[in-house]
Amino acid sequence: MALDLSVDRSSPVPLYFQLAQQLEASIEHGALTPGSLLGNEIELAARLGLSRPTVRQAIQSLVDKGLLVRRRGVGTQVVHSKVRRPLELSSLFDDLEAAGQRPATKVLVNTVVPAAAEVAAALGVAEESDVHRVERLRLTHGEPMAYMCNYLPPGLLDLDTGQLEATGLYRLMRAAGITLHSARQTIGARAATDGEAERLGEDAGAPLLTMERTTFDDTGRAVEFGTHTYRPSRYSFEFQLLVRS
Amino acid sequence: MALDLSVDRSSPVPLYFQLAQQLEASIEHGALTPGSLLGNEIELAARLGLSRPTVRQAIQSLVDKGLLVRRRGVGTQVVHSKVRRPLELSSLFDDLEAAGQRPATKVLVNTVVPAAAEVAAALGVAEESDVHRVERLRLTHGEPMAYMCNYLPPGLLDLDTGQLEATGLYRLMRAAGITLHSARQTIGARAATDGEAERLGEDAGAPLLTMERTTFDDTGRAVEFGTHTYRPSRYSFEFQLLVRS
DNA sequence: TCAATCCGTATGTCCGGACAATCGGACCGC
DNA sequence: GCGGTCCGATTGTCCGGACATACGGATTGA
Repeated sequence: MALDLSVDRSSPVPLYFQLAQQLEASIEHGALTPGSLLGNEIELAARLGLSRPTVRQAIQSLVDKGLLVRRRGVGTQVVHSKVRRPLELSSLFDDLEAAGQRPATKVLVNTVVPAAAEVAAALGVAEESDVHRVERLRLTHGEPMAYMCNYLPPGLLDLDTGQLEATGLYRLMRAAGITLHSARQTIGARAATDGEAERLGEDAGAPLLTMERTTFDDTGRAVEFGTHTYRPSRYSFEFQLLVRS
Repeated sequence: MALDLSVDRSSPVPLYFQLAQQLEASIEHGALTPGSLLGNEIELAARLGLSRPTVRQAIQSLVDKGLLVRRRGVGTQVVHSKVRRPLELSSLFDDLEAAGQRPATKVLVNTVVPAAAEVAAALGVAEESDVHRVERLRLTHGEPMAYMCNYLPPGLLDLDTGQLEATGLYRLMRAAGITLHSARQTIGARAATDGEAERLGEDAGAPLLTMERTTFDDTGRAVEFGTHTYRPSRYSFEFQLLVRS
């Protein structure tokens, strides 16, 4: 198959990462077809002038992403699955933009309020202490799609309404130097209350998809707590799970 | 801190895995408190009589699980997050059993049918070709909680109704030597039809939580396709996401 | 013909070392 | 007091090698 692989040792990009990117690209545009063997690690290392641990590190990163499967005594092969989008901690805004939807955001509320018990517990702050509260309506094609209510601990970020309408909350946090680490999510469903129905353009009692999420940064601090409601006719959660071995 | 760590070189369990398990246990029952440093890798390796790569491999596996965070120039520390359950490809049955719910299963249908277009596409088989169809009702505390309809490609597994009522589908597949690899899931909501309401003990038009999933084994073959509906008052999806770096 | 065994091959694990990049605090000069 | 610089500490990357282990096919035997 003679894959066109090469590494640039003068680049600051780690060698294993360069190799991983090239392999991923080869898989993506079909140079490496599903099921095909990757060639053994020793020979691959020799061909590229790399050591075997470096090659293994590159391959391992793709195995972790679910693109490759290793079999002892057999080799490493490309996974067949058609859909290979991994599950990431992403924002609704990014999801929609990636789908080419060009989402619009309307900020309904952007203020500071005393933390209710549930919010205080989620964010790990004292009850009744000040927290930011942001309520937003997300629209696609001029129609409401989601109502989002988020709480942020004070002093983390200054929330500009203009910026909130132009981009997503996660992107603002990342831009402020916050390293997102993990999030705990609960997805459920319930009937719309009158107020929710009004906001989303549904009938009262209509089914709504609900999501509650607490996001943590790399130090373990909670940086965001939010309760969202979605119109199930216009949005559903879609993701891929991997088995951890 | 003087953690009580040790490895058994005569064990067939890999050294890095032994170390990872001990560290995870120490975190779990509080010997390693959130935020505490883990001590540098070199010294840790020396203390255990291991090489640094081995220690790094153990630490890395816990970083991948979201338990630890590494900081160059600083050290490795335990993440603060309270909830550390990772997102796994798990079955409803396992989830419930882990929560101590002792779920009951009632098999409504267990037969072979010609594949409809949607099923054929999901499983990668020809339309109208034979596939297994299993319909089950999952109950907790005597009350219906979920209605599940699953399709399996032929010849993969012989589905015994008795076994299906005693355990979960995933567990049967694993027992049959199938290595589960990944799954693509869609979670949404909609109003219950008359038939669904009847089955689940809800009113017609009541909100239902829906899940559609295709599961793949490690060769990339689809091994299961299912559409499930849940009573939102009795079940919601809960999981933790990690940022891939 | 079929089953058990052998063997080549590829990944899995582990070692010991080297240098680079980055973080944080200490030190120093202004 | 304040800011910049230096430096120790720690992880990040990379090397080259060694042996163990498991898979699959070929060979061998019944």
